[in-house]
Amino acid sequence: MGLREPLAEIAAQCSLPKALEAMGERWAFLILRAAFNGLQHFEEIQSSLGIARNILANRLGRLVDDGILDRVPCPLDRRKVEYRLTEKGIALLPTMIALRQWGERWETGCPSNPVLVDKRDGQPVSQIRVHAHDGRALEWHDLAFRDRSELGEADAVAVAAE
Amino acid sequence: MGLREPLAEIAAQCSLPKALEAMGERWAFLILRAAFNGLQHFEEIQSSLGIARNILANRLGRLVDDGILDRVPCPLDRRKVEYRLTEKGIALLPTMIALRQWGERWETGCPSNPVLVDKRDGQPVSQIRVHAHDGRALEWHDLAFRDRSELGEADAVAVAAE
DNA sequence: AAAATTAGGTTGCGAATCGCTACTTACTCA
DNA sequence: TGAGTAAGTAGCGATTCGCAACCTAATTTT
Repeated sequence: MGLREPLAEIAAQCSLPKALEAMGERWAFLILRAAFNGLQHFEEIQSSLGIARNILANRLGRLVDDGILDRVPCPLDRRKVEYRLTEKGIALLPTMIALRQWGERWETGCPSNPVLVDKRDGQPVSQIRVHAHDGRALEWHDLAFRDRSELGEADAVAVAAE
Repeated sequence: MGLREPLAEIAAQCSLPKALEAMGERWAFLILRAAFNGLQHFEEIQSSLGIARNILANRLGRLVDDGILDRVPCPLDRRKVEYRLTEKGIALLPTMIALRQWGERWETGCPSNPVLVDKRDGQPVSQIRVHAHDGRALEWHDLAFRDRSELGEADAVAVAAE
């Protein structure tokens, strides 16, 4: 892991490799999923995932180093440590849900448990999609990659403000 | 890779592990990104990513096996092979964009090149988010995981129809 | 037609990573 | 004080990774 040289060049251009450096390792997304499901302690995560203890320790350490999880000693039982999602970690929710929905649609073929619902009305969330700035849903054929230098001034500002 | 035993149990419940089985390997997302950027041939991808040839061959083979890429002999130059995104592969776009946007926001701190824009007006796409069934944008504190058995009949139908 | 080139791999090998099990350290509870 | 639990760490074999060299088939050059 870690960016090897040719990759570093790409990373200078695109943020995807940088993101993958943090989340691209095996187990990272599953640990994140456990965290979103409310699991906070080493033993909870270990037994729920069946991951080897040394690997879990390694991954948790890295996720903490990357600022995705916080490691706070549990005040009630000082043997325990709580791993909590940071704001940065919580920001990965759309990515995780999108990947999960893709798995539902194309791999398992059915909605999986548990379902992510809107607390307000108990309805499942809708499919994660790409939207235009004005909210229209976009398909792949509506989209193009464009160099930032090709964007007009106003557009460049819009990007910066996003 | 491949689901190991304890993981298989989780996969029966949640689609995320299944999705990770296909896309969780190193390089998978970067190869996908290359494909979205229009690269179709082995040498193009290899030199753009700097990935070892044997690893690339292995990954391409797996992505083809998983139905994410199609491998079609190039009619113009029969030495070449074209790797094209399938519908299933294209369906990973929201996941990839979400991960990239996360990297922009939390890792590199700036918009990266090239930018994904709406062809219609040339505007960059908006941030990928979780939305309610009626289109409202939802934050993490608006959401809850719920067992499918807890959903009412009408809701269950809504999930199935999604 | 023979030689050189190019695309797309395959093979071998050393280094790093993974996963299993056992051990350690720190704290809690009876 | 002794048993038990939480969170790691250590050792070791099995995979996987990455680099470089080699291979084969199709094309281009001479």
